Amino acid sequence: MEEQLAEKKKMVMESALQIIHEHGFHGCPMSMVAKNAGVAAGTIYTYFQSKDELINGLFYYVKNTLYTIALKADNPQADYKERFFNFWNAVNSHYTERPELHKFFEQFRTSPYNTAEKQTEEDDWHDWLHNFIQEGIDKGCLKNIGTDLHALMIMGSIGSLNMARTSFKHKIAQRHVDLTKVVDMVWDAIKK
Amino acid sequence: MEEQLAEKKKMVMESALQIIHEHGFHGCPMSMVAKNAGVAAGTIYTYFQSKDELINGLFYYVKNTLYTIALKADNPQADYKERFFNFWNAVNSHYTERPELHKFFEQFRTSPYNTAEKQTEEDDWHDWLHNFIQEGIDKGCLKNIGTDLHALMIMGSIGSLNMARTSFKHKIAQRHVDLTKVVDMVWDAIKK
DNA sequence: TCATTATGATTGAACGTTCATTCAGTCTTA
DNA sequence: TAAGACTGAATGAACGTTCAATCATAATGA
Repeated sequence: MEEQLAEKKKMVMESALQIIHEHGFHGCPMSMVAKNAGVAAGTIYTYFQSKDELINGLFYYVKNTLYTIALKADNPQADYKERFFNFWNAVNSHYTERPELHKFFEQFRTSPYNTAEKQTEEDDWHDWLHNFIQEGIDKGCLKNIGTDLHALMIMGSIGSLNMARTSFKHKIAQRHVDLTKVVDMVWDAIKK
Repeated sequence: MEEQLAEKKKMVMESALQIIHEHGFHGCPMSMVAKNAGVAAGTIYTYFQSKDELINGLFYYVKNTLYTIALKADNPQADYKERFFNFWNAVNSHYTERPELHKFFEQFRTSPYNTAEKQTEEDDWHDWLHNFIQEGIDKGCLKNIGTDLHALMIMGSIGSLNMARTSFKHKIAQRHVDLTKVVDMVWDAIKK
């Protein structure tokens, strides 16, 4: 029973992510989320107290997929540079395969949902990423400038790239831009 | 007379930018834009056919400020690396001084307003930036990988940084993150 | 110089639509 | 049979947009 509940909750969230991906934050009425998830409008309120709570739930949901992906991709025994490339490619592929997660994240970041408290909240994903970067600094592989700037560059580059990949689809196809070069550029930016 | 019209149009746009900055794309009703600009709701429709047109107008308005800034900051006689640092710092300062411009741009980029046609439109700002980068490639200062990836890294880094500056205000203050290092990192990423 | 008129900008209440949310009734499951 | 999940029409608030009425300014004529 409990699993079925979780299942339906997940369907509502995936439905919302899909609609936000297609129509943006604006064009995502609860009625459409419900229809797309195959439930009645009222049912959503069994799982989420309000639309705000749904949106915030999505934020944690997406962050958690990042954490899962990163954990799975990383082999702590490997060479650090290799680990970095693995990590970057894993997150990048994740966003490429599921652009709706990335689109949501971008929109959430720039929206008023993203309050000051939310930004300073530490969670599994945040902790993992900063520990990973700190390890690179400690091993002498990364510039010794604190983890925040590195995190900024790394996640920013993945974000920009995927933004470009979806937004500038035509343009990139036209000009044969080699997007695989981006990870090399980021490495040049952060390496010692 | 015509100047007065232009003046009022500008006030409406600045009012909208301010409200979008404070309350996001969502929390920006025309009634509030009007009140904030000191005009009646109906008056906005003398200058813009619809809210959509206002939002799109803001996009061109903001892009134009970037072009103006870049033109002013650049001295084509100077050393290329110096030119790049000047450019980067000028745009970065512009965003820092007028965070509402940056916030709007970010939200616009991720919104459905940002259609495929809009992205491939070439304009003064786009042309200037890509010519500037091409010059760096031709002079052997930048990696020879096409202008798009460079543009991505450069604008992405400025975007991420300003995002961080406003969003993570507390965090950055707490941890004494040295944001001036970001431009060095970008240079490492794009230089030959 | 001063009334008169014409032009068009400005106003803001009113309209119609959309949307989040509710809840009385129905269905499912244990 | 009881508990609680589910439904979807109804509700009310918020919002974009309209338009009849008002106001400001410039042009005209005496």
